[in-house]
Amino acid sequence: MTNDSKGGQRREQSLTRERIIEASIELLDSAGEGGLTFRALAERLATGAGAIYWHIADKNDLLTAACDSVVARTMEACLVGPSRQETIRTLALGIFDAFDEHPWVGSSLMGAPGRLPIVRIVERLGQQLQALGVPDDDLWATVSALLNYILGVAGQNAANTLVAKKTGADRSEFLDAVANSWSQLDGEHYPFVRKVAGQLRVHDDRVDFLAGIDIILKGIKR
Amino acid sequence: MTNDSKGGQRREQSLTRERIIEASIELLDSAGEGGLTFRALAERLATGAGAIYWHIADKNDLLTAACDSVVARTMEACLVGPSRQETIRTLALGIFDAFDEHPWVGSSLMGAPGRLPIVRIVERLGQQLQALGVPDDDLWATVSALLNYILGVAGQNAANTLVAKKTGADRSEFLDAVANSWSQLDGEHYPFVRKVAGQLRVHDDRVDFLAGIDIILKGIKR
DNA sequence: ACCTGAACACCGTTCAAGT
DNA sequence: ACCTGAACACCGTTCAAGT
Repeated sequence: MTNDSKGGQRREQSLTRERIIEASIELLDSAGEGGLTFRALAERLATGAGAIYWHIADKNDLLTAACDSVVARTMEACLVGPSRQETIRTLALGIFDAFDEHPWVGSSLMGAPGRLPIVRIVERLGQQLQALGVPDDDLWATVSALLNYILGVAGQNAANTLVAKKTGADRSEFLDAVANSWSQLDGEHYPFVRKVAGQLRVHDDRVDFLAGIDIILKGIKR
Repeated sequence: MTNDSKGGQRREQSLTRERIIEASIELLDSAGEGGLTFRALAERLATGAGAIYWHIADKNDLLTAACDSVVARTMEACLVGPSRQETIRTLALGIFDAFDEHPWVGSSLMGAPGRLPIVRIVERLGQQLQALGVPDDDLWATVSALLNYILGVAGQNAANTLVAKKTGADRSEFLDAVANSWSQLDGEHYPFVRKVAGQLRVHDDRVDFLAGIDIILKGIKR
C-alpha cells in the first residue's frame, strides 16, 4: 500500500472517474489540448490505457467531464455584484479568466453542445437576465446571444494560444504578429482591416471582451 | 475554362492547389468534418497521399484554404441592403446560411484566428459599422463583438450537426433531444434552464441568430 | 519540377486474458 | 468487478526513389 516509485507516480488510490478527470485537467493545463492522450493519461495514473475505459465512455466524455469540472468551480466562485448588470459582468469576467487560465476549455466547450457545462453557464446567466426584467418570450434568444458571444471569444482565445504555442510564442506575441500582417494587407481590398490593425496591436483581450458584454447588455430588451 | 470534375476516378488534369481545395470541400460537404483525410483525398484525386504535400503545407493549411474559399464566395454573393442596418443583417444572414450549408466551416474558422477567412469577414462587417457611425476608437471592439458572436453561433451549429450525425439524427432532432433532457433537470438547481427548455424546443436557429445580431446592433455606440 | 507509395510515429478504441 | 497490455484500424507526415 505504501508508495513505490515505479514510473514516477504514486498509485495508492484506486482508479476512479474523479481521479482520471483530475489527471486529465493537469495534463491539459501543462501540455495543452494535444497533450491529453489515453497513453499519457495511463502513464500518469500508473495504469493501462484500457483501464480508463472502465470509468470513461470515450475521449469526448473525458473532455466534457474535465470541462465541466472547471466550469462548475468557476460558477461557484463567482460572487454576486452590487447590481444585476454588475453581476452579469462579474460572471462573464469570471468565465473569461477561467478560460484564459485553461485555454483548452474553450475548444472543449464547443464539442459539448447542450451538455452539463453549457447548462451551468446558461443557468447562471439566465437567472440574472430574468431578474434584469427581460420578457419571458425573449429569454431564450437573449441568453443564447450572450452565451454564443462568450463561446465565440473562448474559442478564439483557445485558438490563439494553440497557434501561438505551435509557433513558439505566447498569445500577445502572436496577436502582435497578426496585427503586423494585417497592417501589410492590400489597402485597396482591405482598408478597414488595415485601419484597425493598430487597435488590435494595443488592445487588451479582457477589456474588449467586457466591451462586447456591455454592448449586448445595452441592446437587451427589458 | 470548362470543368467537368464530376464523376470520374481518373484525372487528366494536373494536380493544382485549387483542385485539391475543391475536392476537399466536396469531401467535407459529403462526409463531414471527419471525412477529410489525406488518404481519402488522394483517392478522390487519383494520386498518392504524399503528392498533396507538394501543393499544401499541412492539414490546417488545407482546412483554412477550404474555409476561405467558402467565405470568399459568401462575401461576394452578399448584396447591400436598403440601409446600413439592413446590410449588416443581410451580411450576417448570408454568413449564417453559408455555415449552415457547410457546417465544417464553423469549426475550421475556429482554427484560423487572424487568417484570411476571418479578415474577409472583419472587412465587410467593419466597413458597414464604420458607415453606421461607430466612433473610430470603438471600431475594433465593436467589430470584434459582432465577429465573436457570429463565430460562437457558427461553432455551436457545427457542433450540433456533428453530434447529431454521430447519433444518427439531424440537427433539429438533436436539439429536440437536448430540450427534453433540459426539461427533466432538477428544478431546484436548474430552474431557468427548465423554463427555457420549452422555448428551445420550438425555436428557429435562424431567427434566434438574427435576434442576437439585432441586440448587438442596438447596443452599439454611434 | 512534380509525383509515388511505403514507412514512421503516432492516435482512440477494443478485447481476450488476468486478478 | 476491475485492470492489463497487446492488437487493430486508423491518422498526418516524411522521404527515398521515380518521372
